[in-house]
Amino acid sequence: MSENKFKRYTITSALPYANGPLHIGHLAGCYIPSDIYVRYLRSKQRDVAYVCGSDEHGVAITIKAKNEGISPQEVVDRYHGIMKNSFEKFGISFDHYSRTSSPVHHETASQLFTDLYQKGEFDEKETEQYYDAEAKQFLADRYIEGTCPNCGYEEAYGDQCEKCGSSLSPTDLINPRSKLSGNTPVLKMTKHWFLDLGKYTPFLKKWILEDHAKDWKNNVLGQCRSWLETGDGLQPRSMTRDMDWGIPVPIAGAEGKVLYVWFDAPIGYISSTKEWAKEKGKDWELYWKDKDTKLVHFIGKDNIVFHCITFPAILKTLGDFILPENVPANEFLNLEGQKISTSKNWAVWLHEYLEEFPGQEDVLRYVLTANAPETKDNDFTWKDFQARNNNELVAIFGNFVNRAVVLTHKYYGGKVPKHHGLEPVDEELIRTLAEYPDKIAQSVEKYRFREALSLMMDFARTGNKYLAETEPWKTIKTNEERTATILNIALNIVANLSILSQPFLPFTSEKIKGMLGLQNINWDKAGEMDLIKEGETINKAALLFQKIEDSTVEAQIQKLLDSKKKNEAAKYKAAPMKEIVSFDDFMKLDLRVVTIVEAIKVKKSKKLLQLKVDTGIDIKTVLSGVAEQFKPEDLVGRQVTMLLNLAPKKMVGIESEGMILMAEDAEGKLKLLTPHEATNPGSSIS
RNA sequence: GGCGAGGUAGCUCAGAUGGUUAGAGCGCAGGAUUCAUAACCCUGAGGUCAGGGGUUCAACUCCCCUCCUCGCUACCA
Repeated sequence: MSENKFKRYTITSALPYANGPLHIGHLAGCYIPSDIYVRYLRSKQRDVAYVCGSDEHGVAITIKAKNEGISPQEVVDRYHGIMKNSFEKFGISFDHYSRTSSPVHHETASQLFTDLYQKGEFDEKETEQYYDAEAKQFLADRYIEGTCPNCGYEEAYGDQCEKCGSSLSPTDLINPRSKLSGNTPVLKMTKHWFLDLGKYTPFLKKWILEDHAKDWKNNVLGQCRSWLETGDGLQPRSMTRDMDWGIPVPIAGAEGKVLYVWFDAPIGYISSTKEWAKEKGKDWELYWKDKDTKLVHFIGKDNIVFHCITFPAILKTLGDFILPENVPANEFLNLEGQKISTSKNWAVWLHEYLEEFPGQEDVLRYVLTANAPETKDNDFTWKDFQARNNNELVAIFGNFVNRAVVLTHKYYGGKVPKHHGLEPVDEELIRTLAEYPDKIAQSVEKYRFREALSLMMDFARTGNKYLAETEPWKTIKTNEERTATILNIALNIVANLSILSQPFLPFTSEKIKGMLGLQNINWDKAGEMDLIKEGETINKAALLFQKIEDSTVEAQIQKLLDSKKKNEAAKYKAAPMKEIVSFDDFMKLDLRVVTIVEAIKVKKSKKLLQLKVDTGIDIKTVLSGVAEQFKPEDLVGRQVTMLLNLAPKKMVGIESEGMILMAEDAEGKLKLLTPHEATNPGSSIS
């Protein structure tokens, strides 16, 4: 098989960001898939380095620290601890789990940056950025707040407005304020180091779109294609930031600057490998620089660009590094029909699950694998969780193991009975089962884990079918030898299940091995029918899975709804009052009631309607972002309020000569402000 | 609007390079069975493969158009 091509494997999963705990979306996205892959490789006795770590730099962490009045280090210590602990308890079997604040990582990232610098790969550029004179520092996008130019939300960030979702540049904000001092920041020149990604386009095109056109996933290729083939191509990207939390830029004259978090994070894979290698007395370079090493990055779809374009470009430039053989990115997992959201607390948190469902780690692993978003976004529901547990794990897998073991105790006092020769049904069964290990292996090697898992379940199903067909509980009355053979075979199917389930259900696999007294059996033995031999004693049957009651899942759903309600209540808080304005300032605004006389959809926009309004003075053209909530015909003839003397602004090639005023509720729904009875167009409001 | 990914049985999803009656699991209906956590096993009903054109002897599979969902991106004065 192709896997034998490689002498060793370096397997990474995306570094989780240390600003919150882990939820099921993270698990389904990359941690469970990578763990399955790695456990399979280990079972095949391959040489694997499975590395990960917490991503602890970046602005979001410094902001969280500031909000909570603690240091960034305290923030990352807290979440690094929670995440590391949950991973361990959940059985994600990293060889090494590091963190990007570790000394080895700082050293490695600085070194690689210096290497690129000395090769002349960076372009130094000066650009204008906001600077807080009082705090004496440049402001990252997230450190600037202001009024969103799109929706008027007053607490939009410099990179994005959370209210309307539009992405912004800090200079777009109206009335920008520094989050550090509250002062108005000033624009000031600053120097940064840019990597000219455009230079790598030909190489990336060939490597991804040609060499890997067949073996990479559709969604990954599609994303790459859209970056490589459309628009103006890849733009130079700054690899440094003005900040004091992160890895200092190791160049003279770069004081007060750190490496861009997306430059340093993927290097975390390398530093994590280094730490592991040192502990184990291995050579880390073999895992990153030897052509016989297979490198695979497991990620979620939000990370595709960095893992397929930026990081490979960096590795390629460094020269002696290998590139990933594959980047199997999953899509997103929704929860009960809605997007998972950390800030809205719409999530199933791993650390809470581990406490509320003790000993049921494999159930969540099973459900998240069976319903993994491998090709498209999928939905996790508690009802599905319950159904898969009760109908599949309990009824098929657990039940089969239980039947075989209980019967052996009942008829043979817990000793494996003697094999007396095969009948045609047995031969047929063994032939069928013998094909499974290879089929499952092939699916795993193609990163088709849900398919692999379903094959594993078919194997258990076949066991149930075998018992139903041979009916040992009947033959025991007439033919003891036949019964002995059947149970010997059934127990060997169970033993096989312990091997085949090991990548997917590691805790369960261990339990089965404990029950049968098996040790050191790996993938190469799968398919053999003498894994457990006559005369060996097996332990009493212990239930592998337990039914989950309606009340349990109902409680979980209620918990979600409660947190959603709480969140909505919190969101309902009215915005704080703005600064006092003088009467004169107020009088400068020319507010009027106007009548909408025409409304048409703007061709090139989803959100804009082009309105013609009668102002009593003339007919003006106004663009308004209401197309998603109002149809043109709903608006014609209506009277609304308008700011008449707002400076005109061009959008999508059309000039807007004012602004229609709207009220907006917590959900972002817009309401027209209409006089309670009709009035003359142009009536002034004061 | 641009780009990307999707739209296949009630539900969750499979269906390289186009080729006989479109598959699986769950759910549902019926049957059989009692070793097993009332579980297992068998049988069955259910789809004009989002819609409309086109290419072809032949299309879920290729091309064009339309509609819907999700993601990135632009625009909601």
